[in-house]
Amino acid sequence: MTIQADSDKFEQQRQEKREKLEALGLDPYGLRYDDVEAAEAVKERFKDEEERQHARCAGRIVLLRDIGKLIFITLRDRSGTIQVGLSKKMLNEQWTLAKLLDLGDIIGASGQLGRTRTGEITIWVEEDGLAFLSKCLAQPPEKFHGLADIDQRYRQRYVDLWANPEVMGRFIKRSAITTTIRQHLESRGFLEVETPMMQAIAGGAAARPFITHHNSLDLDLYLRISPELFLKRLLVGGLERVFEINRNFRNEGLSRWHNPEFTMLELYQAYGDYHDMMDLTEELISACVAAHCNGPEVKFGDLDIDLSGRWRRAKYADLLWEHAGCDIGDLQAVREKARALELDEAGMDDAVVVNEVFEATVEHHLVNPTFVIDYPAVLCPLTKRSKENPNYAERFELFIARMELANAYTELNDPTQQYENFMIQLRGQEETMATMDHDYITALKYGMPPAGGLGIGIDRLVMVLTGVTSIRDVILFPLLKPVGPENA
RNA sequence: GGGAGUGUAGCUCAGUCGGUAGAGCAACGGCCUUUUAAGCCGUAGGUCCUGGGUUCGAGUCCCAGCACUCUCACCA
Repeated sequence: MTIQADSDKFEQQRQEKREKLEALGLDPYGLRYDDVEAAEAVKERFKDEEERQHARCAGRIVLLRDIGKLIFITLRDRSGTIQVGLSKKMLNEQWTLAKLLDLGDIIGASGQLGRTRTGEITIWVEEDGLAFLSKCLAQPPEKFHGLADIDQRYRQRYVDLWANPEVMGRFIKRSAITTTIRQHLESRGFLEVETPMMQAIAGGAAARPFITHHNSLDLDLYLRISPELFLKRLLVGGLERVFEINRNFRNEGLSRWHNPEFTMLELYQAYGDYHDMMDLTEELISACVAAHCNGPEVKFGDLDIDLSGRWRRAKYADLLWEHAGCDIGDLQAVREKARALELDEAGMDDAVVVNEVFEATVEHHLVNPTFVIDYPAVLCPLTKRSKENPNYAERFELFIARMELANAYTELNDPTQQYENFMIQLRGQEETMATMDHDYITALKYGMPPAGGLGIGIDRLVMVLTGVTSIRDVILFPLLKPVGPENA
């Protein structure tokens, strides 16, 4: 279902209006329109200053009230709305045009500012002050409820954005959040880089990749599941502090928390470790909260989340003890707990059972920001092991609102150890198309500085900071199945 | 992939026990110079998601399919 079909009668009617405009010598798809001021900025500047002022705005007609020889329009641009008043007496010849306006048309309006009886700030369009910028041929959605059908909102985001102002606001905020992150990182000497999205070896994570094909090389390539191994090559090259904010692609199921393509911030800091990454994570997210949220308390569905202060840092093993009641070293007890949770533990490796129990018992308690630190080393093939206890890896995951939001390590820079870990990881992972990345090992042989590395899921961060519980509401065009012509 | 739910006018939604398809907004025609989801009078608008089946008769009941939502599974 789309809003309008070619044969649509509404479109016919609007086409006729378009032809009337053309008959009057007007281009219904107008030219450049200079010196446009944001609607909200106009209202702001007129708020205190009541003297005669001129204004010039452009935007889409979202409400239209025709009361005879006077027309009131609510004009929306990306800043908000402003009322435009058109009067027959003031417009003279252009009054004919005013009467041809439809909901959804994009117009320019210039004239003196004034207030109506009820105090609404209004641009009273002067003679020749009305410009047709684009005729809307499709029927706009209902003015009060907007576009509510979720499927249609995602498929026709171009309508959703102006029909539902909070949607536009959310995506503007998303952009502002990544800007804040970039500024923060650049001020700390990080360099933004871009690494391959198409990779011959899909490494840096355990996930099934998408496959694509290069024709003239006759070469199968993978869409990256992670930029990690390339970014760390840059540490070998000496760039020392690098970050990338871009898409990863994972060929997995869809859910409220998963879109097949999603945006990650990944960064690497030479001579640091995972403690630095914890501090940096806290700083980055706190900076976003300070800049883009109304206070550190945010609502997320039914959850109230407090993002203030220093966040809890809790060891993986301690959390397991706290919520599952078993000692991570007591595999008997862990397997018993797994059976009690009705997990099918019989065929699983010990470490997998531990992690399953952890996920089943601990994660849903992690509502306020919590750094889960010191993961079992076997779960972390790219992470340096803890000096005090080599069974654990210097890794943390940050949970907020029960979601995994960030993942960071002290990076493993020993090529011999890395090679062994890859070999272990490759066993029994045919499905993920995992292949040994020999060049990465070679890179490590040249020497990679000790480093901290961090990944933050930008989509999920935006979810938390905007309070929406579906990842599709923070992605402009989430993946949907195409609608066949028989369903159109 | 499993389970549950939703799909009716351009949009938002009603539709009783199986008996002629409804409202508001939008549209079209008319009135109206300070409206605020403007108002008043009138008109028009339907592949009831698709395809089968049951029935004298299906928007409604049954079967299959499609899309979306929730949920489970998958998922560093």
